[in-house]
Amino acid sequence: MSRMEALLNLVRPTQRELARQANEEPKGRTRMSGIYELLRRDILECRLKPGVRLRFEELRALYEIGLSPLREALMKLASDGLVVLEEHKGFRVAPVSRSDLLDITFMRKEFDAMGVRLSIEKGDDAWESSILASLHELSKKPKLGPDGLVDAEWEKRHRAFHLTLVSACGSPWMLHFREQLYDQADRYRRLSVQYLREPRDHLAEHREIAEAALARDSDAAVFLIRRHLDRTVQILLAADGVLSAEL
Amino acid sequence: MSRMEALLNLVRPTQRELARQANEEPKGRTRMSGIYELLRRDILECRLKPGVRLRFEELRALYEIGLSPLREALMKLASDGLVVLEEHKGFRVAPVSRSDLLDITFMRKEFDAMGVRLSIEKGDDAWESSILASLHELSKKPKLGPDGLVDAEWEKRHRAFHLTLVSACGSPWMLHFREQLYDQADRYRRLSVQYLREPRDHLAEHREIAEAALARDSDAAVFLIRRHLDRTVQILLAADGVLSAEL
DNA sequence: ATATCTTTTATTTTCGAAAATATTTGACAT
DNA sequence: ATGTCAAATATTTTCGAAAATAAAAGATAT
Repeated sequence: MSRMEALLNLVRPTQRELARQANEEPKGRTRMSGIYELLRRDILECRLKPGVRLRFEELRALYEIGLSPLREALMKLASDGLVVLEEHKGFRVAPVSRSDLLDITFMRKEFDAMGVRLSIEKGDDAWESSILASLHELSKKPKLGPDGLVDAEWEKRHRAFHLTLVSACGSPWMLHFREQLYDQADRYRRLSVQYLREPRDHLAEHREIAEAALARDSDAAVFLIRRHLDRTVQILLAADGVLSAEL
Repeated sequence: MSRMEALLNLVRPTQRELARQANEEPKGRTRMSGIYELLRRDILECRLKPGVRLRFEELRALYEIGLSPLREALMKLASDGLVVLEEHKGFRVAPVSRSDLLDITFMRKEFDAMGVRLSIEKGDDAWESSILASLHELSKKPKLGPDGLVDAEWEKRHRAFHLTLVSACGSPWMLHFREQLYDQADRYRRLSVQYLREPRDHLAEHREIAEAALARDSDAAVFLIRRHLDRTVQILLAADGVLSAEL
């Protein structure tokens, strides 16, 4: 095979790939990864409520899937800390607690602070422009949809913006841990503030953070990010009776 | 040598024999968690070498276990970052690289520094005494066994000592992430320094760290811990051709 | 010879039944 | 009523076979 043909083969999808794209399969390729994504979403969005027991017969009927991929997906979710497994007793959706939320927030602040510091130190022009780009996309989407719920697309862009801020840190492990905690925090957020109207100017906060990062002002960026996360957790604690009541 | 024997260059006792050896097997232990521990150990101790393909037929014969618990255990190990899964192509032992080792070390320093700072701030008398206790136990065991290999019991006590230092930090998530990285680092350690004679006074280093922690001198403790971890990684990089060669 | 298309083989993934374990129910005695 | 033990039920866990997919080998045509 000539070099040019080899290149073309890389660029041009094979017939099989085209066929696969045509067929509907937007989820994972195996049943296991498909059900994993589905369960993860349902847990993060609190359709599966904290503490709820996950019986195999129910899940099997609900998601129309066999036992093997189901167990494997739940195992992975257990490693993510989204479900808990008690041996011979089965899986449950991970419980929530005020102390857990505080711990998650504490670690998120540490990760995001460390991440943005390193990114400011190491980030190049591409990093700077990606901040501008993700801030722009975020600003173009209103937070609340027509139904008063937080817009799904906004959440996606919000996640992307905060990831961009730390994306030049150079530590894959940090980004991995950070993402795990972002998921955890997401669940708490959706647990209590589905309909809550916050007296808060998100866009201004995000713009401030982006400006500090672009100005390479580490201390300011860290301060603003920490305050951003603190405000969120304060609102959650104030809004949710269960979380604020617990000692 | 058969393919199966090649996978592990050690004859390993069967599941049944292991159960007999361990006088007390915790009741209600599943086959999945048993095989998980076994695989984890074999990976951490590099009997299953980095990058090796893990075929189900081989594993099934080697560990005398069915497919379901095996897949679940591998799934969990994948979440731990000890194996990688390529869908429809199977599992492999996670590869190693110089950059990964450096990232792991970087994050471990951050975690241990943060952890000991918090522990010094929050730790009570029980924490102080547990430091003394674990240091004492560590000092009573020589690092190298009669065969010149690092003693397994020493490794256990070494792990326990470093855990104790950060155990009063009050953040379960931090301890969780930290442990994951300790495992990862363990694998790199065993990859290259099985027989290496280090010109290094471990006991003195550990005593220094303990003293700084007990004196509630955060800066000193953090400095000593970082130096401790830096020294280890330097030795690993110097010892292992593969790791030091890679760009 | 090279590329493309089948056929064959190797391996992973999934399913449903069987085994193992926990939980509930019911009988019996105090 | 209450506690204990055995049987019955519910649920999880494990197994091996079947289906699905990828990789390798063979065949055909340009």
